[in-house]
Amino acid sequence: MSGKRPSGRPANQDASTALKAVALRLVRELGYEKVSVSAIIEQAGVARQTLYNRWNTKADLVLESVFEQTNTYAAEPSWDGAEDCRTLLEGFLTRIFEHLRIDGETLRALIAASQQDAKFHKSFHANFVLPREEMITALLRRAQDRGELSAGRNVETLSALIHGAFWYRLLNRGVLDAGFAKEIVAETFA
Amino acid sequence: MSGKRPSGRPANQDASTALKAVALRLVRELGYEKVSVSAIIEQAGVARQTLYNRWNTKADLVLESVFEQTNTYAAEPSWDGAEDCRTLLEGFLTRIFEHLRIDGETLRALIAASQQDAKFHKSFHANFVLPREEMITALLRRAQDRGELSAGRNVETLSALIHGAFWYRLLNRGVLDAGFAKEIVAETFA
DNA sequence: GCAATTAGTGGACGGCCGTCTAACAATCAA
DNA sequence: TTGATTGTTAGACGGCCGTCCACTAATTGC
Repeated sequence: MSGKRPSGRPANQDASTALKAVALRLVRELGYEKVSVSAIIEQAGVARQTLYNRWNTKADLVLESVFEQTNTYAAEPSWDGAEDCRTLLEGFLTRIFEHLRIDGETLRALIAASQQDAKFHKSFHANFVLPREEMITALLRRAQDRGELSAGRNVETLSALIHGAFWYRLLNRGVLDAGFAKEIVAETFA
Repeated sequence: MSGKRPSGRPANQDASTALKAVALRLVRELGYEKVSVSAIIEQAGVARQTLYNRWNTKADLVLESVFEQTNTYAAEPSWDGAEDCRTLLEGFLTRIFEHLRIDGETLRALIAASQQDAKFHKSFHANFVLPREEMITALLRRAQDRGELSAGRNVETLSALIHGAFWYRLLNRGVLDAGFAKEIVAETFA
């Protein structure tokens, strides 16, 4: 794979980076809904088609711009530590909630967009939803292995409950803070 | 209150009912996204402004049309029975999931719309989200009173977990069936 | 009967989205 | 040098949304 440089004019990488930078800035400044594609391309100094050459829709562009750096926030909990799984889970959730104080509004908008565009839903699910879901199920499984969580519990269902609580609060503008993280953990391991 | 008939031409009730009927039919036939306001007013034989006289947006109209009858589905669990709360909760969730096989797609679209329109979010939350949330918290509190659920559990958090699981599956096109209802109950009362 | 008031009609409007077209630009291969 | 191929540009396009306007229609109070 790769190596093979396709003939034809090469894509202008600067255009992509400019578009992502402008999108990121505008979305954080004005909020996702208030940012139009026209504004983005205008400020990036690029033609409309250039944007659509790389992304299918505004949502795809914003997903890539804003959540390139998200992986930093939701990094795998440091696995090796001697910490118990309750602490790991609480830390994991707390870090996600912290990031949402910055990009929560954008994430809400992207979840909405993913309901209206089947293609985008797929990539959103693959790039954003599934990775987090797997981190939590893995963490819960580990808790079972270590005997911190009863082996009889259904890990998939627990994972849906935990993620769901977070989505539910996010989409209903509820409070997402360290306290809520603590409560989720408490109820999960109750 | 009322009695006082305001002067001026009275609103044509037939127009409202026609609009709701057409909206309901079209949304179930084609799906929310594919139904345009223009199509609705055309088939209802009504001017554009007439629709906007009564509803702020397509979402408001559809919410009213489709979920007038929802209350039937999500009726308060029959409180008096000798049944235990686990059974009540499972029945309640199962009935909701059954209804979603009909209107789940529409509900997804409305949740999305509520993220994009602050006004609509308010009425959606008041008319649809909160009532269900209160039914579940009431049910859980009752379970605590009866000793079926440990008094130490946090009912609000549990409620967020339960509703969340359902939203999460709905928004991610997961399976929502009687089995999932049973699993939720099992994990809640674990 | 005559205002005043409120509702309904048809159409125009501005703004947005994502697609498309036609011309020009940059690269590779022969 | 000449094609073939792909990217970029500017702008037009059709479709949608929710607002607005001028006009007509139905009702109340005087």
